Amino acid sequence: MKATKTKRLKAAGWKAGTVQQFLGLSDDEAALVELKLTLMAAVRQARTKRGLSQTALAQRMGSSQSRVAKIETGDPSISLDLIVRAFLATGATRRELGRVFG
Amino acid sequence: MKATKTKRLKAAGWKAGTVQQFLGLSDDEAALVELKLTLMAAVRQARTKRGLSQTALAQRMGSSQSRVAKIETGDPSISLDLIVRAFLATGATRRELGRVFG
DNA sequence: TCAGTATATGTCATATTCGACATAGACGCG
DNA sequence: CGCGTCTATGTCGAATATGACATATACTGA
Repeated sequence: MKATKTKRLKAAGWKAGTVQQFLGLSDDEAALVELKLTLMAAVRQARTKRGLSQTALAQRMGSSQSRVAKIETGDPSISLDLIVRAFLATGATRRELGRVFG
Repeated sequence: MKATKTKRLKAAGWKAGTVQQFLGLSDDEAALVELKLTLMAAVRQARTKRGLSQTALAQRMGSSQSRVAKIETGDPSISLDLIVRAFLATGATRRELGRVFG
């Protein structure tokens, strides 16, 4: 997935189909982007729910505050690996992860 | 996650706890590794179920046969992004993905 | 106002992951 | 046997993601 492509997703508000068409993403690419965005939002929710700061979460997962901020703002340079690591580091379980995915 | 760490997971057969202790993984790191391995196995299952060769799946997802082979053999150089892309490219739905995760 | 805290954004050198390719082994079929 | 197909493994240069750091903004409360 091209960084320049998903970058533009941040100028959001569009419907998924429209964005996909505009960016020329395949169905699966689009699905993955949506999945990541959903999970990114879930990280913020899980973090704030436990009263953690971005810095605190970053420490838990061995990363840095700026990375956590990028996760939560939907930066396209963030891997699914890192998003899932962040989600689990909030204390969320694998079962909760499955619920977000499904 | 270090490649050298998960590499050794391939000499498998151990219980999760033991491997984790041996490799010095945190709980979350270990959970992520297990998650990836689960999903990697699911890719093979989904692919063969549809009678696709590794080459055919690779074409569908714009990758190469060797990458698909690495996915299915649990190679640690494979990102979660790529695993999920492969899984969806088999024709599996996001819902099915959630079921594997949960 | 000022200090402290939280979050956003940009950059950098380094590390990781990528697709592609070569090649080897296994298997079945003629 | 020889040939085609499928899968495994290793390696490459290129592409991408990483943590760290600097810095900007905003919002507290003293």
